Amino acid sequence: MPSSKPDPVRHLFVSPSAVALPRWLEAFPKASVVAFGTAVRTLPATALIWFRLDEVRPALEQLAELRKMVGPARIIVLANQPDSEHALPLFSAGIRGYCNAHATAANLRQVARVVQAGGLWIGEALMQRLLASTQTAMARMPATALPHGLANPVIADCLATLTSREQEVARAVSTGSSNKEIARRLGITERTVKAHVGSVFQKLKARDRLHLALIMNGQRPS
Amino acid sequence: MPSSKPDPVRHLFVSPSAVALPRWLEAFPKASVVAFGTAVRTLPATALIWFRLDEVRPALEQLAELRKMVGPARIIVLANQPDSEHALPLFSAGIRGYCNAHATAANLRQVARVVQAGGLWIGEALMQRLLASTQTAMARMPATALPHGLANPVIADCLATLTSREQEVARAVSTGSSNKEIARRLGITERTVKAHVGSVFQKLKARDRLHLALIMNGQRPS
DNA sequence: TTCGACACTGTCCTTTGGTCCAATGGCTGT
DNA sequence: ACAGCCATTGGACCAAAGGACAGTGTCGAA
Repeated sequence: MPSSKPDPVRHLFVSPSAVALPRWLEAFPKASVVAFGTAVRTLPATALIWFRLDEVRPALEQLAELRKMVGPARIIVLANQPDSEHALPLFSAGIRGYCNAHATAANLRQVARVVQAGGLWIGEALMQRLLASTQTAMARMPATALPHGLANPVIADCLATLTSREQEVARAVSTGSSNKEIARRLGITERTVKAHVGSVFQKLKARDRLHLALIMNGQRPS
Repeated sequence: MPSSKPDPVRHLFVSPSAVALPRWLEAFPKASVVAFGTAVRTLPATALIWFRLDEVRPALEQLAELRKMVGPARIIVLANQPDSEHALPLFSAGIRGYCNAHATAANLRQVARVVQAGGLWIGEALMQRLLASTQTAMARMPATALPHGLANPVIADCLATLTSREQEVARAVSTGSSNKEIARRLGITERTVKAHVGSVFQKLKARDRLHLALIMNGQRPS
């Protein structure tokens, strides 16, 4: 668990025109601004990318391009006219936030806080829509109760149920390390690694280390 | 920013049994705990309600009841066995967070930070799944069926050097199948599967099947 | 103090994975 | 006809993985 350390979050504005809206700069005076397509040196995964879409090109295409440039950094999309239908596929494509390009500086800072803390910012419009659908969902709820017994196989919330040591080895396994390598790195016996690995398998219902890797990476083992 | 401001956020635990899990209390020592169904005076919209579901009742039904009690306060659902399919309708019903009931205190505090800032906490599993869905979908489909615009160049390059049979087994390996399973599915000997797998390893410079899976899923083996 | 969770180690064993050594038949282009 | 690639299979061999026993020591909660 990362303790609350000083916050060196890097902000990067990417827009087709290389100009930032005044409110961006007001919110993050020390941020950099680059034009879309400009080469960027690799960014830490903790960086925040504020991406203003080019309205005329397919959003997913732009996103794929951007992703190649910025690596694992978190992307927040700024849309001129937020649209729920538009936003959903973007989240599927991995963005962490979606908000109005004309948001106030205070709003933008709030979005940054949320995404930085590991959350998703789904935008005012989409949020409203989710909240609004409450009534309709509730209206037809009593009759059509959730399918309880025949629910799909559970994807456990991985890390939370593991001890810290187990998390360590689980991560190592999921990135392709062998038991022997893990043992050497952690300064313990290969036998102990096997013990942890076995325990992780049980808790996450993984059949072998490859399945574990798939689970840890958010995929469904076949 | 360690933010020395006091925390005026009200936390309220609601569970069927009126007992809080130890880690809740560890995370929020000053919080209140009540049994589901207990009358609660109206709460400010900024309050956080941690709601542990009763596993035997329809979730949406419980949620509707809870909503009547707590008013506009933000609700976070704690699930014993988080399940993406299960979670989505809950978000449609207005909850602001969904996470594992066995999460650590640090995790719970992070969730609180995000929701408090106005964000959604969708849980590790669901988040992973969203982030991975695009990439995974592409990695799993046959090379011939890749959509024109969005093909992952890395994967495409890799697959190009493989024969069609090799691609078949490579995909199967990458989704967690064992040699035996692949053999059965393809109607060939396990020995033959090994031959193909070995050939794939050479071509893609993979050390073992787990590395192959990482490569095929667009990740960097450590 | 007892109990349980955790980290750690051991031995024995089976299964799986992976790499050598081959070989055979089909198919294609020269 | 011949060379070359592909799919297929066999046997042997060894390393890695994983399960099934068992055991030690620490630490904190009850």
